Amino acid sequence: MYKRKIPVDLSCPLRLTISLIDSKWKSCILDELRHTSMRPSQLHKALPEATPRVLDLQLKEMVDDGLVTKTIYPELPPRSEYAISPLGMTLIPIIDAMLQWGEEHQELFEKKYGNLA
Amino acid sequence: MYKRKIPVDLSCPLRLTISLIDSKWKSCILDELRHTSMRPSQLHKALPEATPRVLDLQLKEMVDDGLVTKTIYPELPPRSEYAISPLGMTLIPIIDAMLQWGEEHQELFEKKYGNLA
DNA sequence: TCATATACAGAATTATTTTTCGATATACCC
DNA sequence: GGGTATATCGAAAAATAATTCTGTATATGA
Repeated sequence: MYKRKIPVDLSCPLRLTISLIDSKWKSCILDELRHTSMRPSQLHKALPEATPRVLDLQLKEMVDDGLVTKTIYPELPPRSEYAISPLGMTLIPIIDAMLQWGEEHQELFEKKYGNLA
Repeated sequence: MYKRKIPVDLSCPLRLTISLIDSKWKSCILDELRHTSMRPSQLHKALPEATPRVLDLQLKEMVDDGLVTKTIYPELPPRSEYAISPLGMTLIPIIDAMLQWGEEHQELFEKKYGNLA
């Protein structure tokens, strides 16, 4: 995990929650892992726009934060699996709410900002 | 406003929602404005750790995104007020869920990472 | 032997966000 | 006049996040 020079204010509940999921990929990772545990390569297939490197980095932070579990199988070629933890599970309702909000307002923002590509 | 080189993928509902609130202060701003509309100086008093500059920058983005409304009163000294918009209001359930989650797990993360200062 | 797949990680570079500093303009009060 | 408060903004610096590239190691299959 990146060692912050300006620490997160853990006494603000909102900032605490935000700090755990506010990255480009963490919420997507939680959304993927909620269905089933996955290997890094599978996760990359599910989220092809994320590079393996960034997935690796963010998964490590999520393991440190206790949101995700990592299991290493001592095989060759190496195999490991990431799974959502009970703590991570408690974030799923928030993920769902964001997912639903995004679906409901997608058109608005596509009209406003982007294309429908 | 910063002109992104890598645009947000609006077709991913999760990433869309995240992109609107994933900053150090936006969710806190929404939480403040839900109660009542506020002037910039009041907002700064409510969120003293945020500099006026960063509040200004983020409010502007939120106005652009349609989450917040700005009213300028042509007085001197100048007066302006920011209020949450109907669209912004639809995010409040998510803010609440994050707030509640943070409250419930604050102790855990304070033990894990920080002090109770 | 060579290409492929696997997981992981160091390092440099680029992208983005936040902070810090300072400036503008105006009215009020001492 | 000098201090305060108001809102806003430019520019640069610093902090943080994400990308890109490269390298390790090992097994399998052509």
